[in-house]
Amino acid sequence: MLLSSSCRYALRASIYLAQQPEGKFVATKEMCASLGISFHYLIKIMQKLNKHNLIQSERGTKGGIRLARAANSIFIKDIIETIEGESFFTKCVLGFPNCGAPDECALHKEWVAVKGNLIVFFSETSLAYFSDNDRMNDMNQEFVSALLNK
Amino acid sequence: MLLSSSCRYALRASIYLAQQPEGKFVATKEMCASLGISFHYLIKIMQKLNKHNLIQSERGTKGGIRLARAANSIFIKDIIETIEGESFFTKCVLGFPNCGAPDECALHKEWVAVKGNLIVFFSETSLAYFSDNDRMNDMNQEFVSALLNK
DNA sequence: GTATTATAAGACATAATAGTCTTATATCTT
DNA sequence: AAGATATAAGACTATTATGTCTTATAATAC
Repeated sequence: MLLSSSCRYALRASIYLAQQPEGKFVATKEMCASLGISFHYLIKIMQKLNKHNLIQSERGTKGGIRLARAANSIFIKDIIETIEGESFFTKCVLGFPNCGAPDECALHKEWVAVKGNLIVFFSETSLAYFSDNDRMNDMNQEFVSALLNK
Repeated sequence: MLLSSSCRYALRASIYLAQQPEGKFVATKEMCASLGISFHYLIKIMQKLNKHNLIQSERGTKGGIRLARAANSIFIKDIIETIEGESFFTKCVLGFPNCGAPDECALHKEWVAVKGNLIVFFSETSLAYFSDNDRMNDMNQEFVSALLNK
């Protein structure tokens, strides 16, 4: 799969946060229940996003997590790089450690072109895109019931 | 990383085979030495390709492996699907099991467009593309020395 | 037939990822 | 101040991916 499950969880959670009232702290437990993701696992993932200043958290009864800034200034690419690592978008598709200069792998040129589309999509799509429609919510309904068949 | 290391090995080996004289059986050991990949590991991967009729193998002193048919009729996509699984190109980018119909995930529409480029590239690029240039060989030189720093 | 050389198959070991659980700490409520 | 509630941090377990090793089997050479 293109993205690790940690990364997919991070994306789903971030999109969920973008759909909440701006600035509101959401309890992670609530969010997990709604997304069907294990609480203890997701909270660890969110801590990574926290350290990279993509989300903020607060303890205590009124605590929770929220986006660190406006949804339109957080991009899918930010989330992915935080979880998958900086080199996610630059690695050689065949895994050669020194691919690029002076030598490049057999797929290099063609792969760079395709990867361009990937990068454009991920770096131009912000979380704000998801805060004004309900597609994610529909899908979550679907997902929770699908989980039972797993 | 986009492709698992098993899959990258499979691709590199297939490209290597495409660069050999057509129909000639190549000893896997030789190939592994040349590519810097563990023999026992790669042979297991090649067995998968064998079962999917992408390569042929023969035992004995004159044995080895070779492409099962002309390099221009074996596509990168064939290799990837064999190793990563059929659903590699159809899975939801956020991991929702039922994404598509009737509901789709928040990234679905946009992801399908990007994925289109990926699929076109992988399904139009055959192994024959690599049998008439020496870029792969250059890279292999580079790689073997790079392995030592690993 | 016997030795040699190659792949086939599967057991085994290691590392990375995914997921769970427990304890600590900060914040709010009363 | 004390209890409740939420995240923080890290130990622990499970699963999967990766890699190694041993034994079996087939084909060739002699």
